[in-house]
This record gives sequence, C-alpha cells and structure tokens, in this order.
Amino acid sequence: MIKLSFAEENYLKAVYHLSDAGEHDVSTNAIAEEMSTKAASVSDMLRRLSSKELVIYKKYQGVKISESGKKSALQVIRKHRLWEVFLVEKLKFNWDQVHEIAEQLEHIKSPLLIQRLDEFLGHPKFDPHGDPIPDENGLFKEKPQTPLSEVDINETGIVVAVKDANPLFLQHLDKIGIYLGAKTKIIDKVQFDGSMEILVDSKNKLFISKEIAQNVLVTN
Amino acid sequence: MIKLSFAEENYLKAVYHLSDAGEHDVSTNAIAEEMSTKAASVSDMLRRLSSKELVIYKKYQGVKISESGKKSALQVIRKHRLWEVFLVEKLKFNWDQVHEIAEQLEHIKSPLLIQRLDEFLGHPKFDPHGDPIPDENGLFKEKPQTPLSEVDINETGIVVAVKDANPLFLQHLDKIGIYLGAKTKIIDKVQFDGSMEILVDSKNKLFISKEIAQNVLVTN
DNA sequence: AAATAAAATTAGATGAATCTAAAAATTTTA
DNA sequence: TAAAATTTTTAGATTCATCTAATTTTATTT
Ligand SMILES: [Mn+2]
Ligand SMILES: [Mn+2]
Ligand SMILES: [Mn+2]
Ligand SMILES: [Mn+2]
Repeated sequence: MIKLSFAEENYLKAVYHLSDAGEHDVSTNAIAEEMSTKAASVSDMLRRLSSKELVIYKKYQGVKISESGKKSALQVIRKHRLWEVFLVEKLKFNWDQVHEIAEQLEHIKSPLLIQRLDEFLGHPKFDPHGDPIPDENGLFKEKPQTPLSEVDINETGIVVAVKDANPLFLQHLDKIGIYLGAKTKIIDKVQFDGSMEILVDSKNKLFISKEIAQNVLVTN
Repeated sequence: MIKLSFAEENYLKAVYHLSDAGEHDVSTNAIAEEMSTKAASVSDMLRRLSSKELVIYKKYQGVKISESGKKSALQVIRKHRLWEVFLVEKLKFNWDQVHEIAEQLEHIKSPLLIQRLDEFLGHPKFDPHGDPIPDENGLFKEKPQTPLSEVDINETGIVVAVKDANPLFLQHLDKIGIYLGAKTKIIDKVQFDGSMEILVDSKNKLFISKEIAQNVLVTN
C-alpha cells in the first residue's frame, strides 16, 4: 500500500462513503459538496487518483473506487474510528467532540501504532457513533439496523448507531436522553409530519421529529 | 497563537533546539543539516518565518527565535514529549521507537486534546528520554545533569536523561543495561580515548566508549 | 590586501493542492 | 429534437515547500 497524502486520503474516504462502500458511482459535485471544496478541485484530484489507480474515472461519467482504493480508504476509516474510541473511552471526550480531532489523527502513518492502539482499546468493534471498525484486512460486520422512523408502533428496539455525527445533532440526543444502548418503544406516530412519541428505557416519554427519527438507528 | 503548517513548526523546533532554547544565533547550514534539507530551502523558509515575526532574521547574519516563535516551538515540543510518554506508558513502545511517531503526532491541532492527554498521563514532567515537558505556558525545569564523561572516578549518579534519541544508541543502552533511573559509579577512566569503566546498579561492570559517556546524563 | 574558500541568498523550476472564470459535455425541459 | 439548464472539465493563477544552479556576501588564507 503506497503512501498517500492527507488530501488523497480524505478524497478516497469521501468517494468510499458517498458510493456506499463502492456500490455505485459518485458525481464530482457530490464530492465537492461533501468536502466543502470546488468541483474544479475535485476533477483535478480525480485525475490524480485515477493515474494511481485508486479510482476508476471516466471524464463526465462519475467515479468509482477501485479495489486498492477501497483498501486504503478502509484503513483510514479504521484509524479514524479507533482514535474516536480512544478519545471517548480514555480521554473522556463526548461523542460530539471526537470527529474533528479524528479527522487529523486518521492520517498518522504507523501500522504498529494502530496495532498497539487497537490492543490498548481491547479490539473494539464499533466506534462511539455505532459505526463498525474494519480490521487490519478491511473486514467488518454491521449490526442490523433500522431508523426509528421505520419502526412500527409498540415495537421495541435498542439504539445501536446514529446516521450522522453532526455535533449539534449529538448534543440534542444527549439533552433528550437518547444514547447508544438506550431501549426504545414506539408509542405513537404522527402521519402528518413524521414525528413520533417514544418511550426510552421504559421511563422517559419523548416527542421526536422526523429528522431525529430518521437518524437514530435501532435493532430489535 | 496563529496556526502554523507542519513545515513551519518543524523549522521553529529546529531553530529552538539548535540555538539552545534561544540563547544564540543559528546558521542556515546548521538548520539545513538538522532538517536534512538544502540551504536554499532554509533561506526561503526563514524569510517566511521572519515575515510572520516568528524569528529575527538578518540576511547573511544568522537567525534568532523570537518570543512568539519560542512560544510556538515550546507548544510543539510539549506535544511531542507528551505523545512520547503516551506511546511508552500506555502503548508499550520502547523508548527507541517513539520519536518518529511523535514527529507526526506533535502537529495535531487541538488544545483540548493535549490538555486531556496531559491529565490522562498524570501530568508527566519528563519524557521517556529524560527531557522536560513544558507546561501550557511553555514553562519547565530541567534536572541538573552532567554527562557521564565529566563525572570523576568513584563518584556515583543516577541516569536522568540521554542527550540523543537515536534509535541505535538507545538500543545499545538497552543491551548493556543502562536506563533512566540506573545508579552509576565511575570505576576507571581511560585518558587515551575517553572510554571508561562503570558500575551500574552496584552489580554490572561495563566498559563504555567516550561517545556513550558523553551522551548519558546523570545527577548526583 | 588580494585571492581563495565557504556560506548564504537569489533565480528559476517543479509538484501539490487549491481557486475563479471560461469552455465543453451531458441532462432536462419545453 | 432543439434550446436551456446543469454538470463537469480545462485554462490559467496562486501559495507552499522543495530542488539545482548561479550569484553574492562573508570569512579565511596566503
Ligand atoms: Mn481527515
Ligand atoms: Mn464516528
Ligand atoms: Mn514533526
Ligand atoms: Mn524525546
């Protein structure tokens, strides 16, 4: 695996995520949006990544991540999520504070460091947002998960992940008492606006908006 | 404190170290040597650092670090040394393995991260090589230290630091049984080549070269 | 004090990564 | 399907950090 620049790693991660792990093609504009940059910069970078065979790129036709690109992206994602676990478990950060710092730490190059960090953390399988941590070979398994918005009335579930790591969203979840591991039961759903009433841990009754319901993932 | 690039931080550190904490001026060639780069690149960077008032630079006259430059350099050094402690104390790295990785980690920008790391490590005052760790304000105190080469026959001491963090040197110290905290007593000194015979922890008799003796620092 | 050597700076290139503005290709709509 | 709108790429700059080669300044020798 060749040594990539921070920018190359960030682009690869964006292509990987936007393509749903390499399932479908990704547009230049989608990447520009995700990375808060300009389409022209994206075109330029795609040309470079393509010449290194990290992506499959045909001008005007969108881009796909290659096998070697996917491998690199997964290692960066592994590092990102392990560092997030470290920050929360060891340094007592809140889950809304870790993403930004992990964006930097994910680019540190030292396989031994990551191996030791993984051991130190006890080989965690999920990060503080419920996202799976790939192993050294890029392998991982997801928990089965459904957005609260799609759960039926009277059904129960356990919160296993959040779809978005936006700090404001996470802080809001903190405030209303939703966290990974919380037990949920759907009490009522409002067809009109997609909001719902739920019971958390058999004691807290909450009204949540459609936006919240769509971004909280549960298993049953 | 403005945000500096990795390169700027590395140059500032080099100027700080080569000038003995800002005591005297530093030559362009010395910096180039220290950083394994070319004098032309150094001149260029000094011009840029000077325009940001991080160094005091007069063409052909050498460079001095400014007060704000010193402040920045000390924060990078603080991060470097805290990360080294983390790697050794928590991730079980050997003291010869940590410098390279800390060279990367020292550039992570997050004051809160460093504050938390410092707490997590129990506010260490020295790094794995015996170097002092500056506090948030850049303040630190050195242990009084003398190179073994300057200790008189029959005098004892405790190893408190090493002058060089070169992995080969540190591995050699491991092999012969010299470590931070070891008790030393000078048995004999050879005028001819500066080598000496010492007793470590009252039981291991060692012959060490001048090079070793000059780079092992003790207190009495 | 010249001549020579050494050290340092400048000139001019290069490669990454970004940008704005203009041009080209593709998609949508009328 | 032709026109309009949108998306994407290219052209041309800019900034940072580096390099080699040439020039200039300073230091050391005869
Ligand atoms: Mn990143
Ligand atoms: Mn995460
Ligand atoms: Mn560094
Ligand atoms: Mn050190």
